Amino acid sequence: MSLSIGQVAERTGLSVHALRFYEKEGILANEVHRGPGGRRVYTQQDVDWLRMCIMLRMSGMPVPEIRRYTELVRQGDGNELQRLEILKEHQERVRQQMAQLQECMDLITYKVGIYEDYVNSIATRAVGQ
Amino acid sequence: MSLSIGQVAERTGLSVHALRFYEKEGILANEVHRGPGGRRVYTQQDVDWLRMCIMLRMSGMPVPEIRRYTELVRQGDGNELQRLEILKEHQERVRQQMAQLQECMDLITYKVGIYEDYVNSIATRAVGQ
DNA sequence: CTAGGAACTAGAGTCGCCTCTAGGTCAAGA
DNA sequence: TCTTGACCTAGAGGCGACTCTAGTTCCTAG
Repeated sequence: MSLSIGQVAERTGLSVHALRFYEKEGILANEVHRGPGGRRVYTQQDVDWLRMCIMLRMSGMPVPEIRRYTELVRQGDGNELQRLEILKEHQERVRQQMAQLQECMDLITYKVGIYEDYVNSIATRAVGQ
Repeated sequence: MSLSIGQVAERTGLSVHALRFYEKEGILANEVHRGPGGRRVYTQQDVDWLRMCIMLRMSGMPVPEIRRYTELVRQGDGNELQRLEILKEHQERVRQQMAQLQECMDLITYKVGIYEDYVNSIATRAVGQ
């Protein structure tokens, strides 16, 4: 099954612009070939790959590092250890990010609690209690 | 106790540049007053406030929204409900962010597992087992 | 007195990641 | 035939959050 750039945009949530940008940045595991009129033809694998890249991006992996990873995949078998290393490094970064976010969340939750108590106490007083 | 901009930079981890930038952006709860030669003089409260702002930033609150919040605090009593709303909205965003990050983490962990198994199987085969 | 270092201002520059523009091709439907 | 709409390229533009520069002022130590 082959897909147009518009269809891929739809099912990945990326814009058509972003898809061309990603391609130019070397973030597609296999070269997108072209149909009549030079139009890009994508496959379901491309969509799957893109979905993974979106996950990596969402979790803060920079485009150049996604490119490095993509290049390893493109090279084929034999560099699995390098791929693993990239993934593990990233995993560690995500872990830290989550810890940090949890810390922020704790502070925010604490403050929300304080303000809720305060606002409630005001409301209670207002009805004469 | 009063602190110079350099000292505040040290204890918040922000750069001197960033501190001036934050001030210009209206992100300080009380106006920083100036010492001899027009130099900024900070207090411990400023540092505490900045630390909270850093938490908000780290968790993705945009500078303009921190400014809105700061303005409410500067206005003083009476707008606690609005402050609470800002915090709750942000809390929700952070929650979503964490969920998203967890999703990414799951995928990465899954891939790491696969590559680890594969790399191990290769290593095992290499020693003739 | 002079050199260093920290501070000051206003405003320009940078970085990452898209997003958009301009100007064009092509195929299908009214 | 004409228009619409999806696609194409190369390259410019935008945004958020800093970061850095240039040109000063001021204090302190040697």
